[in-house]
Amino acid sequence: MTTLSTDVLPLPRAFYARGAERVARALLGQILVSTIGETRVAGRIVETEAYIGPHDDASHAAERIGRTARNESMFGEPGIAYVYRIYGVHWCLNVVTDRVDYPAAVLIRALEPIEGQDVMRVRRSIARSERDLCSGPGKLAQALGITGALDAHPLDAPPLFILEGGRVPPSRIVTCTRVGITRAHDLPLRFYERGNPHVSRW
DNA sequence: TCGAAGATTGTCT
DNA sequence: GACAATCTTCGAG
Repeated sequence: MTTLSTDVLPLPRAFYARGAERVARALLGQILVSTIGETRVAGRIVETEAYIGPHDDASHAAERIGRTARNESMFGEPGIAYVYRIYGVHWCLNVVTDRVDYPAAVLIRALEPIEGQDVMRVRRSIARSERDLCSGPGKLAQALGITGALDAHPLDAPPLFILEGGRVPPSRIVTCTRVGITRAHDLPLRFYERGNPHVSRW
């Protein structure tokens, strides 16, 4: 099993202070760590989606919707979390990007588990295989213990943070259309690591 | 105050 | 492949 060295630092705030599409690509290969509930669990980011601003009609902060209580953290500092509930059932984790007062974010869609798989398995009692632990936005939130309480949390501090894990080279990044949306579904804003079995869908 | 829709997942056929 | 679960959000009345 892979272990993490303890001298790796969180990604700096500046990492997130650029367009969501660039951050979505750069996040592939980085390490998402949760110490929620005292136990440390971690996974390598292998799939993301970008929601690039008010002109992105699929975004929760699209121009036709505007700034609301729900999407407030999307307008906050780059590098904080935007956590929302979907279908009344699951939590989804986004990373806020770009600049203050400009709603752009990256949805973390899948992880490759690298630490704390036993804890993930307890939280995801339904999972039958390691692949089932984090291969979807709702699944990884459950595996890491992420809830709405983490909305607006800065992602360079416990209990939820992202570490430098090495980038995925551009030749290994697949670009395609986003999953599960009804508006602006033709934009190529989903990114995943080629051939990685932990991606949510092909 | 009501109703419809939603960046998903798991179960059943 | 179809559909239910489940609840917050937002627009309409």
